Amino acid sequence: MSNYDVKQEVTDKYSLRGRVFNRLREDILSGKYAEHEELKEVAIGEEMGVSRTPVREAFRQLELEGLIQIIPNKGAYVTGITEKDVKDIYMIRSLLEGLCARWATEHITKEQLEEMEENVYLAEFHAGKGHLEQLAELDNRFHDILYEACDSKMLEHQLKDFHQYVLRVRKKTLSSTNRGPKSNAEHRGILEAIKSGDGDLAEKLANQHMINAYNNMVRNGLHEIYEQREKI
Amino acid sequence: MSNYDVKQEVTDKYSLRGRVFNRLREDILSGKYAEHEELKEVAIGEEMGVSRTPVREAFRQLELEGLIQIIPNKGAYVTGITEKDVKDIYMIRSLLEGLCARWATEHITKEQLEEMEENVYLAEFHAGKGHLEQLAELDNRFHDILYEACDSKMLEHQLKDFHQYVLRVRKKTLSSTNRGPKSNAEHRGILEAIKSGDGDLAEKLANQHMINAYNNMVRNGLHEIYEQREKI
DNA sequence: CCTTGCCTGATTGTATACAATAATACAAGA
DNA sequence: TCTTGTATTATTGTATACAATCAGGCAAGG
Repeated sequence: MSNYDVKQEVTDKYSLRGRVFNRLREDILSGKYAEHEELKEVAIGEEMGVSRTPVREAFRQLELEGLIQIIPNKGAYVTGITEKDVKDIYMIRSLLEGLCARWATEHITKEQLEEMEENVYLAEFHAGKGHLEQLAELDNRFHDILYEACDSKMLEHQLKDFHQYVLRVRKKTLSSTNRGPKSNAEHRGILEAIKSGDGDLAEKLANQHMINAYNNMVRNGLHEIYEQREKI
Repeated sequence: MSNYDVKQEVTDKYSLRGRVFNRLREDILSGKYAEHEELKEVAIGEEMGVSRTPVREAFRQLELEGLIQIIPNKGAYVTGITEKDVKDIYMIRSLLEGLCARWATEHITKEQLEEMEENVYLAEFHAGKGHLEQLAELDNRFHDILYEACDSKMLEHQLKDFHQYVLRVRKKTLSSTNRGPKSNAEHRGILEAIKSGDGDLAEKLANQHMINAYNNMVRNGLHEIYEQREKI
């Protein structure tokens, strides 16, 4: 995993709440819990070997992420995400990544630009060698650099949230198809647009980059992953 | 207040956690706590007359909203929002409201359309009478209808979050200037575009509507609200 | 047979007790 | 004087106990 948001990761690793939160999110997104299924605090706690307190805190976060719905004095119910939700997220991300690329064009630092160039260069190398694991890693990092370069705390926060959200799905598709190299070429395009100071172009390319990623994902089995839950 | 997200509101009203969460958010956004100020669980708890448990749960939510940063085993620190953050939010919202209007054009139901028409009609009446309170109310509701009409759980969730986020600032400006009537005319424009099935136009108008709202806010004293904190 | 009221169990909401961790102060040694 | 180690204290992390609330069953009355 990349060094995305170190503090958050430390939390996740060392605190029970973080572990519960991550695992529940993973389980919900991966479909372990059916839609509308009730999550009981003690049951989850026992399953993970912790008390109710960290479970409750994790619930509150999951609610804010929209993954569960908490009805006061009643219970927590899984919301889950449908195939359409994933599509919507990608459409939203498309717009926001575009805006991000535009802002990055204006605010990127020399260091960030250098890291981005190195990233793309390295990715081209690994793409040639077929190192899918490293490619996925570099892809994540590319977007993180872009998020940081836009110099907007709010936008960065939003995009990182979405990125996390779709990470599992995307990782699967990135390493199971030949999207890697194509994605990479698009990264270079965005990089060049930013370097040349063409914000309009950068936005347009970033827009399209997301849409391409989504289309590729649909072609390569998103359907299989989600169709089951869709019918519940 | 509108009947925005009834369940959430019930939570906020009847649970200690909800009250703590709301009040802390209010206090942070209104500038009661300085940036980087540490929030201690017991202190907040005593101030509000509750124990640490609901405070902690509220903290976890605030962290996810980006209003505070929690460092494990150390403390919770206020992030706050700067004048630039507000601007960024409006730019992001501009894009997303545009997308929302486009989708609403495709998915709006007859009932929603009727409520929207009634809303705009009523707003024009109150605008003529100078009823600023009702105008603000109807403005909120107009956007909520739009969010629901886009038929996208994800987008609706995002936009409602942002809407909440800027509510205090906006309410202040809406009721203190003559933005109301202008805003209203723009609402009618969006409504007509949706009714005529012109998604492109609806998107464009919603985009511009947000930008106008922001510009008006800047002209009318956002600066005063935030400049103090900006310098800390 | 249906309805209404209460009672009981289950579950969440909150408070508090205890454990783990980090910050600080201070003293001992170089 | 500066550094380093340690002890103390404050604060968060977790578990658990208790209170409030809700759902469902069951019996009494119509």
